Amino acid sequence: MAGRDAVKESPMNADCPCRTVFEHLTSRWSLLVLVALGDGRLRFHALRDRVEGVSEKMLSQSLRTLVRDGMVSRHVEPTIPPRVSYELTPLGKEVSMPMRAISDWIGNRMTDIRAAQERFDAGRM
Amino acid sequence: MAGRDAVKESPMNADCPCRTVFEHLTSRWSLLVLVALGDGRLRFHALRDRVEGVSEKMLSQSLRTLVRDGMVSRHVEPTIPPRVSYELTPLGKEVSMPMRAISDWIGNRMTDIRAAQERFDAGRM
DNA sequence: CGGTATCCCATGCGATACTG
DNA sequence: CAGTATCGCATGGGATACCG
Repeated sequence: MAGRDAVKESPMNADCPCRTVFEHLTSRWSLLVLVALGDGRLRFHALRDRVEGVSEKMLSQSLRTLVRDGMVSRHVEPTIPPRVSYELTPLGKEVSMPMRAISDWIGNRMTDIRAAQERFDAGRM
Repeated sequence: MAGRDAVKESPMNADCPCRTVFEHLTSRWSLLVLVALGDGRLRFHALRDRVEGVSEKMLSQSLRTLVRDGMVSRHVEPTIPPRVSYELTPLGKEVSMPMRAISDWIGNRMTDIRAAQERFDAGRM
């Protein structure tokens, strides 16, 4: 039943809401943030230090999107100065696993990748 | 031994070559291309049709980077007109798996993500 | 068919300064 | 400490046209 719309929800489809979420999750810093949070709850500056090179602006922006998408929860202790920490939600924990797999995989395969690049560049010039 | 440089190779490090590769693999279209190629060898236009919304320019550019990094192999049949197809290398097959996991996961979890977004937007306005 | 070259604009993102 | 606001530019990337 249901006739058409047998097309599965997939980021492959340009106008599927999935595509938007996909772009959030794979945007420049989000993936690294999710991997970093895989080790547990972190405060803003600690997170910024782990994800080397991220500006506070982009970190803040990425976090807001991730919170909105339900991947990360935000905890504020109303002290002075305030302490704010971020943590993966159950949903976030699920995605962070394949993401960490990618991150680790690159680290482990860098030798092969380097070799491929050199082979390519040699043939090219 | 080896003193410092106990720091593992990781995309978390801003100046690690890993970071560059990480950015290649997670750039806007590359991840979708790798997932699309997970189903097997595809020709240029077939690939473009699967990855909805990608321009030929960006597809071509992404593919060149992926070939250089050793993730994809390029096959040319010197007929007229030429037939060019792309295929995952063993290396590419390895990364494409966690990538497909992410892609599929988003499709499966869209309901929960939608709900989170609505909760967030409700509290916000 | 499978690209590359050129043009050009949107926006991602960094730098800096300021706030509760 | 944990951000937001503003500015400004680099560059990602789309549109179009052309080539082997």
